[in-house]
Amino acid sequence: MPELPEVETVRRGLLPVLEGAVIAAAEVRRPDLRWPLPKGLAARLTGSRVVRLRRRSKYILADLDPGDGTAETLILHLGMSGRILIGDVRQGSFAHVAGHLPQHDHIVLTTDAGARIVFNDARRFGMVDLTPTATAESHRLLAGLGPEPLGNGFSDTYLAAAFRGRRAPVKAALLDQRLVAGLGNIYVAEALWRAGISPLRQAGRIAQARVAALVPAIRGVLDEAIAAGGSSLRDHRQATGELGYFQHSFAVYDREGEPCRTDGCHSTIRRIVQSGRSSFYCPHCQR
DNA sequence: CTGCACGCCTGCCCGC
DNA sequence: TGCGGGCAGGCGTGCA
Repeated sequence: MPELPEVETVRRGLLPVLEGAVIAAAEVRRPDLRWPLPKGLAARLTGSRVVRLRRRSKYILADLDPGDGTAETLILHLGMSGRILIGDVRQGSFAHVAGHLPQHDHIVLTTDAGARIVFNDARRFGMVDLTPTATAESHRLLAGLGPEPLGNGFSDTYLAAAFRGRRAPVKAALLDQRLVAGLGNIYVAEALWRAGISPLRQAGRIAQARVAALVPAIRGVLDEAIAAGGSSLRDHRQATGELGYFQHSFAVYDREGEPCRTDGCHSTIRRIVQSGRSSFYCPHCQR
């Protein structure tokens, strides 16, 4: 479920049950996801208080106080299929959640208040690590990330400089997390449609004014998606079990052959493959 | 340095 | 109904 808006939605869903709570029990059911899990993860989580839940790009960061004077941060990435579900110790399972496969519940936390938090990830592209809080930002997974698209470090001057000299298609440039952090296949497609830029255009060859238009296009689509609780594809759910509904607002993503939503445009949305991934765009509105 | 193909996994949907 | 192929919201690695 994982681009920036979905991860932010998960973070917000977790806030009331996890921030300030103590992890009373932690169960780690397999030794690895994408990589081996940190040694003794369950033991290191158990008894820790979650002092703050943050997000950086598509990563959720849980700052932990183990109570021994140290400060650790749990780093979590949902990969392609990772989901976090919140339940209650008094209810046994998530059988009511559509598409939930309990054999992929890899990490189960129970808080002192009786909340049950499950990390479920069928494809296991997710990543989990534990690192000292003081140096969390320079963890190898986070060190190279570009600015947050909703933050102050992201501007038209920044983006123009980042694009300069780049011959890759703008689609690929925006997916490069070192350039700007948190965009994925859906929101790049949507932002490019809003800005009227073809995904095929070379990043370094976009006129300054059009690069400038891309910044509010990116911010706008991310803000709206967060407000909608993210996008729910293939029955995926938010942590609260509710469905996000931004998928109903897609202008181009997964709309191959359907009419462009620009007033007066009678073109149909086209699907192409760029560096192995689908791109959707309107060949009339996007140049 | 840049750009791109590939591999990592499982589930689901479609066409035959 | 069963089966194979293609597809999926990501990212690190390794190659040219």
